[in-house]
Amino acid sequence: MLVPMARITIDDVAARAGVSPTTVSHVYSGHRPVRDETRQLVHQAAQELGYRPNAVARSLRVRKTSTVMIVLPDITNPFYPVFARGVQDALRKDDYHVLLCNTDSRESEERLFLDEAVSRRLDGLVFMGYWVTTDELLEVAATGVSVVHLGQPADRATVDCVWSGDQVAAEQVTSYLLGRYGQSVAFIDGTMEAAVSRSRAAGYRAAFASAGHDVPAGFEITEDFTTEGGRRGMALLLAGDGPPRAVFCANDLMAIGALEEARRRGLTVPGDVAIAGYDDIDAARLVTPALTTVRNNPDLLGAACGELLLSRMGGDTDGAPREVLIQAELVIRESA
Amino acid sequence: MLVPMARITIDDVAARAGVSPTTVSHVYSGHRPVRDETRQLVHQAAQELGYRPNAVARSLRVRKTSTVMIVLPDITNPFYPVFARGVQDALRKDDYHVLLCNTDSRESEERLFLDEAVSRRLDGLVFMGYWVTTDELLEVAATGVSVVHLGQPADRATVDCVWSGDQVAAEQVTSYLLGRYGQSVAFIDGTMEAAVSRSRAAGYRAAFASAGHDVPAGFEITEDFTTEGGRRGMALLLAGDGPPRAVFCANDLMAIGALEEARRRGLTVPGDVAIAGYDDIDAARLVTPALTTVRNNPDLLGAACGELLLSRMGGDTDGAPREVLIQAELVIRESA
DNA sequence: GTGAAAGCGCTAACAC
DNA sequence: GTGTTAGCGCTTTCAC
Repeated sequence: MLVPMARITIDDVAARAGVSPTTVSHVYSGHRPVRDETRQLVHQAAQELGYRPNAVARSLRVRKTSTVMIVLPDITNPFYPVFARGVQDALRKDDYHVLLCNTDSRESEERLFLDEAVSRRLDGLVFMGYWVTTDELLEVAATGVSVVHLGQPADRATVDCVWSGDQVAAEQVTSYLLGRYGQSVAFIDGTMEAAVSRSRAAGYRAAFASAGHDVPAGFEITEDFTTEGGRRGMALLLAGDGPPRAVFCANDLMAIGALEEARRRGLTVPGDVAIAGYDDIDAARLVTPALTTVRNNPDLLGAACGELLLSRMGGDTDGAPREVLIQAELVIRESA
Repeated sequence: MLVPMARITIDDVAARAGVSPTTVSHVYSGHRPVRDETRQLVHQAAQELGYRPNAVARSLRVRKTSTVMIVLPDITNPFYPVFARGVQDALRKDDYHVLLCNTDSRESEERLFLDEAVSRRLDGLVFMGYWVTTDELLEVAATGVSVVHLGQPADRATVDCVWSGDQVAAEQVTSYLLGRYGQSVAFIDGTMEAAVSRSRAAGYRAAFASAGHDVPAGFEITEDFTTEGGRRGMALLLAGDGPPRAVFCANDLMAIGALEEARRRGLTVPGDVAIAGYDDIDAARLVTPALTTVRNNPDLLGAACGELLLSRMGGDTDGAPREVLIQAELVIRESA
């Protein structure tokens, strides 16, 4: 490594170029005309000194960081990277920088990042989490950061949100399974703290209700939103004395885990057990049999969040909260 | 939305609590003892005013952002999220925040993020890219940010790096394929700008050399590091009049694409064509047939980067550049 | 077209 | 145990 570098400030550049700091500033910002000759001088001085403008100082002064944070529960779930990229692409047109933050679905981390966002005075926040309430999001919005929530609208208006109609989609899947495999349809849900879990569960139950059946006892299970969770859930279901004919999993990762577990036990899918997932991540097409699932359009969801954020950060700070619905829909493949 | 909030500063809190700003500062930092009673007063005042410390101002003052950036080429490649999490976990013990940045493998984005890192005065940077040279990394290190490079060591010492011995591993795979399927082994490489590509190609050739064979004409192909790239590469190889008996792909995504393409054409794997990948992402186990590949230990690589960074940021700023090798190794499954 | 000077919100000597 | 004060590096009135 080199010696800790000399700290070159705008004053150093100004001195070397024989102009005032003001002028150097304007050379960089373009906020007012500078004579060409002067501009050259400044650039040369900056070059020679190896000047790098300090964005921290700038942010402090202008009260703007040009940065937005995306908070996500699990970056190793392929759904989220695609979503994040959607946000990022939408934001690229203006000159925002985006920070990706991974909570690992932990409550403490969710709050930590929210805190971060406000203390760092970020311009925007796209949030998806399991623990934080919309009221808390509203609080961070109140500090001045624009926030968009990936999740269903709260009962009363709070922050902008984009969602994908989980309950409707879950009901659609369940009805499909019910129609095809009879009443023996189980559901492996994710963390019950997650609003999405509750919605998907509600959809599952609604399908039974509208088919005029009761949900069989022991057919609703709660596990992690991971491959491992799906595996465990499937093991549990299979251990019962009336194992299900079909299983709906709250996301694809779980469905893939369930699939592996079923195969491990020598069951054929969908011959012995049918399996359906949720999200339509890339891997859903790749596993064998290809997964019947719900297309959750992470790219569109991300883009929508990005757009919403842009308009808020662009100054439309006091319109009523907006809701964008990008309805998820059933994709039938081989596993069910 | 609410009205743009009143900006509460440390002075406001101090005034309300009837103490000096210094004291408020120390209540938060714990850098010097504060009487219990005073502390209560301050906390209460802060609470009542809704005070949120401004991290930007703090960073400017203390010349430290407690933030590190991880720059990655493609966050939708499952290898990287796992890597990122490895870094993050290593960093969590100290109180660093991490920013994930996705270049989409674009040269301009790589440079943009490096610039960002220095202008934002980040404390650390973990970089993996295809275009930026180690010299450029050295330059950013010179500005004071600690940098760790995920990639092979340069010929002369520059910045800390961790790598996984791509050439050796690639040679191992190729030798395995050569031994099992004869000389008809092709290679679909990724972007040639990437150092990893060159190393894996070198390994491929080395295996032929040490087996005493020449690489068959037209058997070395360059494509994107994506599923789509693999698909195209496979199509190209299969279109030739002497299609390969086995194909080694520069990463798993490509291998999965190649697999799909082969199957689409009614070929069996490994019966008609054997396929091997590189990285051992989760999906490698999930596809059918399960992928023979190279375990690239993203978690360990990430952890190693995190550790290196921590020690540099902790003040060990002038030891010689270090290299950590976490050797990747062949994993034989069903596809080859 | 250019400069002087004030201040963004915080911390850390240096005082007491 | 607490306060005064001088900046951190930049932008931006206001003046010329």
